[in-house]
Amino acid sequence: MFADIIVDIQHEKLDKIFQYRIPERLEAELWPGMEVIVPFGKADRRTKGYVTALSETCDYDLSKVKEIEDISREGVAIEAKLIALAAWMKEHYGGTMIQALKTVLPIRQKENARVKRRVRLLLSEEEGKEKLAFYLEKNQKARARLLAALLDDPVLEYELVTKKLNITLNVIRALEEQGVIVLEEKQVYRNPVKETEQKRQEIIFTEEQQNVIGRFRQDYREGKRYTYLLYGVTGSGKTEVYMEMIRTVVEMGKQAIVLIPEIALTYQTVMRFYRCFGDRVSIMNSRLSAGERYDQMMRAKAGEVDVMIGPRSALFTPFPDLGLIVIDEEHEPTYKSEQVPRYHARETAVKRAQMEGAGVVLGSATPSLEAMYRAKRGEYVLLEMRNRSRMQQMAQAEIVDLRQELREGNRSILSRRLQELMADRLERKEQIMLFLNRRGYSGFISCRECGHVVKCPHCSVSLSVHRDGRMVCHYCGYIQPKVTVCPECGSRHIGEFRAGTQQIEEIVKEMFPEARVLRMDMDTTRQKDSYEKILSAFSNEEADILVGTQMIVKGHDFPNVTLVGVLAADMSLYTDDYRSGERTFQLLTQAAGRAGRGERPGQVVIQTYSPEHYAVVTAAAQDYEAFYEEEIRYRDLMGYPPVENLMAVLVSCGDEALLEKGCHYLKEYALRVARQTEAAVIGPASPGVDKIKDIYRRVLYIKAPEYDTLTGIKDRLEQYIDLNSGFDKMRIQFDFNPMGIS
DNA sequence: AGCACGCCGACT
DNA sequence: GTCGGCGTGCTC
Repeated sequence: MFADIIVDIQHEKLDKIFQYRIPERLEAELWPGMEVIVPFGKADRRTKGYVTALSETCDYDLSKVKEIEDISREGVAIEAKLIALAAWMKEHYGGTMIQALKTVLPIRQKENARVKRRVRLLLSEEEGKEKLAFYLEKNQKARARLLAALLDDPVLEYELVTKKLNITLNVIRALEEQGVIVLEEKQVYRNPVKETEQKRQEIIFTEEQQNVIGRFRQDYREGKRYTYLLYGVTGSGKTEVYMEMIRTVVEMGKQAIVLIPEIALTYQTVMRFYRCFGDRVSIMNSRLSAGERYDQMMRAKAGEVDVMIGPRSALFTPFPDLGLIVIDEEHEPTYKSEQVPRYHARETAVKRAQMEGAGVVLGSATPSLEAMYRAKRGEYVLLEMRNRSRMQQMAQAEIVDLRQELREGNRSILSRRLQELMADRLERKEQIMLFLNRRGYSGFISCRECGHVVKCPHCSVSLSVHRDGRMVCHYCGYIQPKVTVCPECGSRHIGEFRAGTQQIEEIVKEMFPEARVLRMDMDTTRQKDSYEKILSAFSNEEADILVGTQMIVKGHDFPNVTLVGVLAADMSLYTDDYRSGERTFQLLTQAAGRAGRGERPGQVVIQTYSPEHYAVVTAAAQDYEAFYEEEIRYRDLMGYPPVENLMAVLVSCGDEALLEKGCHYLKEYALRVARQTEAAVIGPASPGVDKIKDIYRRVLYIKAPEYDTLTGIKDRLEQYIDLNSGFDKMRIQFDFNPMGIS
């Protein structure tokens, strides 16, 4: 066995991969991400190195390959915990141990940039000139060159000296010994707190906040480590509560991880954490390079940080004594990884916390069905905050029936009620947000007259229209011809629903020519920072109306927004996915939460073809409980998560015929394995996108009441796939309780 | 980065 | 000759 290794020497010429032989005694315990000691260079100097990959073969001259000396024993205790977590993830979510380790252990990709170094002249001008004359006389060209440059400018960048002047380190050392120059290292690390100075204003907590914080503190100090579900309506002040909980843990000498959906990490939130924890907090975001991210992880490992804030991957911060994991906006689908291992950060956090004796806090205004289900069963402790912290009222929401609009002759995407309210707000110089729900849009068929949506008779999810015109179910593969008249009311006004933010922007501009309109969607935010720019422009009231997709409903507070229009609530209601009701409820609730965050009360208009659908009705009434009861009944009836468990087996292959055959055998085998269990095998079906770059895809679903039944079947299938070379040309992935069809 | 090697001018 | 200074090339 061989290992790819990055050596710990700061020089760009060495910033590449070196291969080493792995001695037999280390084979079993050496993994990517580990720190090792290797012999390096002519003198075989013992040098620190980092394993980036393992391989059977070696593509370097074998006679020159040296052997790894040992595993570096620093920080192995922290690593051992993460490796144990990786083993659990491999078992729980499928994939290989290497894949699991790569997600769990930070792997150094490049040598990290050293602090800026500079060369400073110590002599006066006369002394310098004298010395220069001496060097020239003695024909010491390099020294003369450096000194001449320093007489021009007494401080030079190290890079400039070595590259442009072609001076080697031993020349610099020689001059340093003679007392001519010094080589100084300057820390360029910037801490935003020092600039704004750390002033902690006393926060006055509401009674609800105090209760929640008090409960957590008492439990924690008594050594009880629970998973809490903090259900708090938008504006109830969850962030302050997190910060108090974290403070409790940090005061006990432990560390905390805060997971946030990337998009919700606003500048204000960051500053609140900095003000509270100073430079003991580290923030990871997608703008950080792999190297910078690695550096942050190492700071955490070295004990320089108490709080790590970041997206899903921050869950694996190598803290020496982890005390608490907070997951904000726990219901967000970004917490499910799209890569193998397809882990869910919520479940993995609970596991890590259990293994390391930490607590977990899950926060949301619209808890996921999974989290609430577990809370109701007593697995999680439910904490509630039902009121907005600054005494603002919840927004008034009303539902507009688009079928009625059509019947009364209004074919516009904007209902008469919404138009009327928009005119009113423009008059009063208040702001408006129009939200087009386009999430997971995939060509469902609905009737404009009665709102009926064509669904699969077996799976109770919407059928999708294929390019060939047929209607298919993405779960079980059921196919039927496309309907041209509504099977419910006989109307011919039945078809695919299509509308984009761009059209809406145009319609709005036409209808209100004097209004300033901003649009935010995939097109307008493709450029870097344009997302922030649009939001801050709207926040500065440079526009009256903001039109956008779901990205506008997250995070940001706009105090002057008093009207939110949801243009077609149905869009996410009938995606071909069992989570569509949940997703719709969450989006509508969040959209409603955007209205009336300031002094004035807010109003919400929800336009829909399905005004009686429980997700729409309960969202308008801001009644999570009612939604949950209805939704869990549906999940229970159909055997969907969280009541039962679902495993997707995603199979992809360039050869369609081979793929069909492979799926057939896989299903046969799965059926045989499942016979002794309570599991059911469904499919194979085509996932939403059934062909990507000429690779065909199919998916099998296996449903079972117990999760362990599914992991058992996965293990058997993995063995079967391993043993039969027929599967070699196919890629097979497992996805447990998937977020959608992908 | 750190080391060996080879080249060059200067000094014994 | 040979020594100090300098530039180049190599490291699994």
